[in-house]
Amino acid sequence: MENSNIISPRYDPKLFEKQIYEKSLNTFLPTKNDNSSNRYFSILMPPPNVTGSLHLGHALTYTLQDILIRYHRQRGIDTFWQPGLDHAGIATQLVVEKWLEKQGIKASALNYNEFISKVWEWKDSSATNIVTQQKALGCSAPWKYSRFTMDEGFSKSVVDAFVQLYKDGLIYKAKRLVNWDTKLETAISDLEIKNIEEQGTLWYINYKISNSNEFITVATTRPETMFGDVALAVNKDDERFKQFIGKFATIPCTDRKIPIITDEHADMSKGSGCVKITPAHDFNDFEVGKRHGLSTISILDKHGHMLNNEMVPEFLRGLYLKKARKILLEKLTEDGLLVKNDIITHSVPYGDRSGTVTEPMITEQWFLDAPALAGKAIEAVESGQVKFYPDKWKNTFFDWMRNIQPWCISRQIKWGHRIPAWYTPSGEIIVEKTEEDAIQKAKNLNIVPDDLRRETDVLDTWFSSGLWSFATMSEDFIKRYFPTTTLVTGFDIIFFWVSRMMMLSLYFMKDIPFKDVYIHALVRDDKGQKMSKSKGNVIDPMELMEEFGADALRYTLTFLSVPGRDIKFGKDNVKISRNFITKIWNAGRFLQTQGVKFNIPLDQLDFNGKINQWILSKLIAFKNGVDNDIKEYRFDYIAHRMQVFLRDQFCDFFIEAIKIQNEENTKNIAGFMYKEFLKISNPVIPFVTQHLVELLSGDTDLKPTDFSAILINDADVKDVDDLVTWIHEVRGIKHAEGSTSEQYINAKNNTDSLNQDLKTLFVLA
RNA sequence: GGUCAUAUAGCUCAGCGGUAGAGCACUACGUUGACAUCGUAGGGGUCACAGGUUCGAUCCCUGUUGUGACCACCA
Repeated sequence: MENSNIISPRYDPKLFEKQIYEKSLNTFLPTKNDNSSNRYFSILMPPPNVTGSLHLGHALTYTLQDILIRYHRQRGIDTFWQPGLDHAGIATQLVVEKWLEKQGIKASALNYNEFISKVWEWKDSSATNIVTQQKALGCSAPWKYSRFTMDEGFSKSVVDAFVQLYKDGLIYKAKRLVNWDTKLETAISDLEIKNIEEQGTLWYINYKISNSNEFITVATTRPETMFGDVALAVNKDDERFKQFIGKFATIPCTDRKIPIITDEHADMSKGSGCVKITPAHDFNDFEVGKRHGLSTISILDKHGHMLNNEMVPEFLRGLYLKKARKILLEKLTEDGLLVKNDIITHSVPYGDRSGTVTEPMITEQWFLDAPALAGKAIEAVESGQVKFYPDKWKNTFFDWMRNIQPWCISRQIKWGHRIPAWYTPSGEIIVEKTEEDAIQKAKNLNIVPDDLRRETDVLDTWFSSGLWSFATMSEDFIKRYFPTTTLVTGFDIIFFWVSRMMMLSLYFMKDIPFKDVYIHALVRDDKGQKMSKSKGNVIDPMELMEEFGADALRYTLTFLSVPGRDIKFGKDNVKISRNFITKIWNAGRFLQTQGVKFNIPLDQLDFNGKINQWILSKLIAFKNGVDNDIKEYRFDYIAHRMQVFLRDQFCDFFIEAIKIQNEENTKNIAGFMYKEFLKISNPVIPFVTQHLVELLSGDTDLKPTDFSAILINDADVKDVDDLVTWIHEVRGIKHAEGSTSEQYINAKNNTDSLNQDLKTLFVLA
């Protein structure tokens, strides 16, 4: 028992991190502070996808959030950190399909219910894994309030939100051109498209002018879509084509004739100057078609195969579009209609998740009228009600919000919230919260649910995430913690999540979802490359914590969190952090062996004396600095300050001074200083600091002492600062090449400028 | 094509209208009461380039170049 309070000779986080975490679990729960005002501090933890395990980016975001949470909780502020998980529709479905494949199960062989139960099975193990990792990192969240975007209550909120938006005319169903992923066979939103620059071919193809022997040359990168052409467009000022305007041209391999029209979309400098108009398979063409009242002709099915109908020549029917293209080009060459081809660089849209080229496709989808909701969100940022840190990100936000398009919220996948819509035999749509309501509304007609009409149909994951800011909380918590104080997230999520939460929160709650948005960096590898599994440069946070401890990882990420710059992360950084923590550890060990008391409060210590005034002033500066850094989200500064105070000021000077003075009051001041340092640093490195505070003093309260009433004698502080400078100068002479020992002794004896009280500290030079 | 960043020591990065800073790496010395996962000292920078504002610019302004990201384009 009596040995249990001795700090072990070696810093080994494995010996205490887990125990410290487990015994603190209760303190993570929100506690109403009786004497407090209405002050609270709340954060929505961005729910990680249940796709497996966490990476360093997660470690970063959770570390920063946990620092904020611990900092405020430590100060007695009513604190809430909403934990949870995201079902991540497409991403999870893909992961589960792969997982099943590994077990020799074909996802397509399972029926809907079988597949969904497999996903739940996966979700459960993934969730356990993720939460274990979050706990290892030290996330001090009240886990019993954890939510899942597909849990019963949340799902109900999603349905309610959908129904209300529908009834208010903000959600509608429409047949429109959307981005279609031919591999996943679902619509996806603009944001899920990644444009990749690559080399392609631009083919110049002759269309024959009707009742003439002339041809008009059309340039296209996608010849196979020509069967969906409804017109050819040229610029009205283009002399080359003037004689063709108003005439008709015949689509090669068919006898279908289409008009040659003029439209601003036709750019004289691009291609041949004449562009084919294919409204069913091109976004620009769709607009042209609308302007000219043209029809739309689809020629692809949902798998990306040429349709089996009379619009498509027989020899291409049913072929996958790339194969169809190849055969078509052969045929065109044969017919002498292929004029030439150019190799060009153009960007091609790829589905973010599937990695295949997406196709613009006309389908019936559900849309959310985002333009109608964007205005209030924009205002909230303009007025400063919602602030971005760093401020520059608001420009990114504005750019997107001011040009926002209707949001396609339906997906043709299995895993997700099913759309609460039913159809009467005549095709009338009924949107209600439950099937019973819908049946009642349909007045005994046989209704069909939305997802049976088209196998499956669910909501975009981000639609449910968009409700996260309020649908997660009970009414009581809404009163206490909404709007939340700070959202911590990455810039890549501003469009997906931040802006949508703002729109939906302002709509449903008539209030902003959060006041501050702190945008953190992207974690890259030590060469600045984005970490990815395919590059093999992924660093597993669990391995780092295993080797160096969670505190070292947290400290590293904090230190590297410079605003506006990506983090180049190398393992060495963690080692350096671990070394710093070892330094902290050893300082505590030394003080303990000196019989220093750690429990004497501020008012029972005698701070008279220059050195004591000096170290007290440095501690206060440290604490005030941290307070300010937290307000400004300068996590990097906090980490830096910790080093300056502990190493440069406390260890290098004050501890050395007590070795010389060896006086009890000063020693106990050292104990006080050290403990305060631990408490102030606790939000960043919670494990080691809490462990040491408990070991040295038995205290469980980590609230730093209030110094607001302390007055410091600035003259004393200056004297010691001068002494420190003098010591460095003298040491410099001692080590300087060519200097004699005589010079050194002279310099050392030249202490006239020093105050008498400090002369005992000469030896430090 | 548009927008936003960014350029400081060998590396990773702070910083400030008035002698240029840290960590790592490097060099020398050091195990004199915690700490070699350490200490002490040292070398090392025309603060990308060119103009402008200013008594004075690494810092503010303009331009150039390099780098990165985002948006648009996808004939």
